[in-house]
Amino acid sequence: MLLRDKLLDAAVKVYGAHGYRGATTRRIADTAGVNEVTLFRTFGSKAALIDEAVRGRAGNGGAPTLPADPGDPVAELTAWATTIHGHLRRQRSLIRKCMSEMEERPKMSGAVCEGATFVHRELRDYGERLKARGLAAPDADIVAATAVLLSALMHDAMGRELMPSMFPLPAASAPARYVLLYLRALGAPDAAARAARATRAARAARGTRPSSAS
Amino acid sequence: MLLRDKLLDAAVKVYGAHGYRGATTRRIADTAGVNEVTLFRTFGSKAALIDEAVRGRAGNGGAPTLPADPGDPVAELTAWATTIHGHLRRQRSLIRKCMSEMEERPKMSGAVCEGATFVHRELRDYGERLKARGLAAPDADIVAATAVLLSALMHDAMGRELMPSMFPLPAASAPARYVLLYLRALGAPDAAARAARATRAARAARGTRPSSAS
DNA sequence: CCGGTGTGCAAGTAAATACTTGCTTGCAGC
DNA sequence: GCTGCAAGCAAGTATTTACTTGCACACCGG
Repeated sequence: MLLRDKLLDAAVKVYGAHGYRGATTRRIADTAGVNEVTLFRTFGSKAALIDEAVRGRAGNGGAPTLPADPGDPVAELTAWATTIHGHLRRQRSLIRKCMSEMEERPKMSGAVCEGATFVHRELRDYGERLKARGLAAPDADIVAATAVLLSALMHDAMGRELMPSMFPLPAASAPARYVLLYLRALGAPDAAARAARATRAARAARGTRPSSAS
Repeated sequence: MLLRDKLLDAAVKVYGAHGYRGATTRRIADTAGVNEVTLFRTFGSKAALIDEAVRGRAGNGGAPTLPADPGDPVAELTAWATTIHGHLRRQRSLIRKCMSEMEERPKMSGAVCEGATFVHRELRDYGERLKARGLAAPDADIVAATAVLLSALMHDAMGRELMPSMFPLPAASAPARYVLLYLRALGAPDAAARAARATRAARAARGTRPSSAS
């Protein structure tokens, strides 16, 4: 039965591109390469198909974990944040649609929500571990820092194409910079030195290729 | 001619609630309290009405400015961030729709975009002034910090209701905490002490009212 | 009183859309 | 070859939606 999967794939794709109302059964069937009638015979209704499709795909696609025993926070967090950011960027269109339609179709956004809260907990707990091990200042504001770093990753992934001037850093290196800022805000011992190095490197790169910002 | 304005008001309202496809001419006319035919006689088409409505209203509604001469960064930034955050929260539904429909209707999101880039420049320049006056570390990463603080405000305003567990801080005090984090990441001299005080206060409050988080 | 203007109301049109029905076709197992 | 099932195809139905038309009514300046 790979016909079901073809329809589910097409449904997320079309829903991500056009939203619920724009995802017509004809468009989904065409994208899947099957007859429109087959769609109704297999899933009963458009709502049932899209519901199952979004609920199934939006699940955390192998979300990475942070080590229980923080060794090198910069490296560990950078790798983690880059993965999360990549995942968000790949799903950006779908996530934007879910966020936009949460009032009319609350169930749909539930799946997106779940993954986000999981990731949030992961980062917050890691921050607490950093503090417990003296890798963050004893008065570090873990709660706010967690929200801020995740917001940066999320908003970068969602808004980068819409407001390019708000994201002058290239997509590949932005998560690393956000992580350094996060660690510096937490008062991590070596974060300041590393951040300074990154800033100098960026300035040097900008000097070589000077037409980036206004 | 206040009929035009009634229709424009109704159009942003309905568009913000239901998106472009969901904003039917009948719904807009009903909301405005005028006849549907009058809508077409006044604006010619649904597209023209919504276009003018969104372009007109989404403009920066009196965006606040940051002082050219930074005196008390914490107070100045907190007031500024709180205002921005309030504005974003009030417009959150409209902004979500614009972001969601940017691929299908790129013109529509242009207005949202303009305001955002203006705000971004405002904060970035203020950050540079802080650094120039020694109120931030000389190696502070202004570019990343600007993006991160704005992302926090934006994502908080957009996602707070969708993912409550990601935003344990109350909406009224969250911007202040983000600002402290921003200043601390920038290496502002007194930010650490103030942040520590805020953390202690929050912990005390949580102790009083212990059922907030899991 | 008259003509013009702006608005409402009733009705209608053409297209899109979700979903149904009836029939045909191809294919697997007996 | 026959049966049964899964899928395609053509056509149709009921509803929604953007937009139009024709007419009536009210109001306003002359």
